Amino acid sequence: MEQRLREREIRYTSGRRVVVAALARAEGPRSAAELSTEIGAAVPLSSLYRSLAVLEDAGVVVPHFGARGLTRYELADWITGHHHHLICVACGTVDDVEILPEYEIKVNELVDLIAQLAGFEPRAHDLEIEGRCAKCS
Amino acid sequence: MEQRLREREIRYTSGRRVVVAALARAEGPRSAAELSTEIGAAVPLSSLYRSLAVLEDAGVVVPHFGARGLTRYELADWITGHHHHLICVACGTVDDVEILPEYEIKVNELVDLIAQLAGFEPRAHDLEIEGRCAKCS
DNA sequence: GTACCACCTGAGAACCATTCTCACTACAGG
DNA sequence: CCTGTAGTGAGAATGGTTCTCAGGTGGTAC
Repeated sequence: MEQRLREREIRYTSGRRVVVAALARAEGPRSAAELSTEIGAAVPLSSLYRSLAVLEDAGVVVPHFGARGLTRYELADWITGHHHHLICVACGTVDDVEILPEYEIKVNELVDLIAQLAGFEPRAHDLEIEGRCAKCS
Repeated sequence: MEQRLREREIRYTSGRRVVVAALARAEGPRSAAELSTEIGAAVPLSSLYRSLAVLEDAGVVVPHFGARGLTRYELADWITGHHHHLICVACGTVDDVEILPEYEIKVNELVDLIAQLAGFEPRAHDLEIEGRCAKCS
């Protein structure tokens, strides 16, 4: 990751390290507000947003739009491994799920088929499952 | 749909009809701003938002969070048929795709499997494919 | 080691999609 | 018709996010 940033002449400063570390600790996408709470005053909100934007440009973090007017971020697939999302309609939590490679292969086949039929050139996909998490059911 | 609203003692007023009609005409999810442009001054923004909220409660429209701070709405699956989304990274358009029933069955199987492994009770799912649409590639 | 310069940071203001408030209007039942 | 409840419109308020601008900092060249 440091290498990736260096290639793009983006400094991996302490503030950015803190943000990446917080995301690495998380079990799913986190909003700027959640990150800010976790990190504390070390990184002010405006810098936090800027760091997220820079890291997004660099392809290190990926935005996830799962709730009204709230953007959550998580580390990109190439860092954490490809995964999908479970969204709880009761508590709003978004959790990552990794799925067995054989299932992932099937998902990929479907994605390619669907895209091909629509003349669409697929680049990424995300399967979102909405329902009730173990805690809320 | 009228019946569904009547059951819930929600009036299907002319303003709401206009909103539903605009969504029915659209080929994919539309934001409040886009709808407002299309509809014109007949329905002021505040009413438009309220109508969308009411219709969402009634399960007639479904919100779709696909861009930074922007909520797009579309008619619910039970009206338009179940479908997935193609999101163009170049122009930002979100288009609906219906997929062959046999594929949909596979998607459902995968969703059930994934959810089961995570102790999650699935209610709905959405497969989002990101890439370049035919126009932008 | 120090001077430079582009990049980065912090605080607050600005922005903009969305929601709220409140006075007003329009149906539906009696 | 009268009344009550639901719906509407305009504008203010909200809140997540982005912008601005005045410093700070790290990396490079000398």
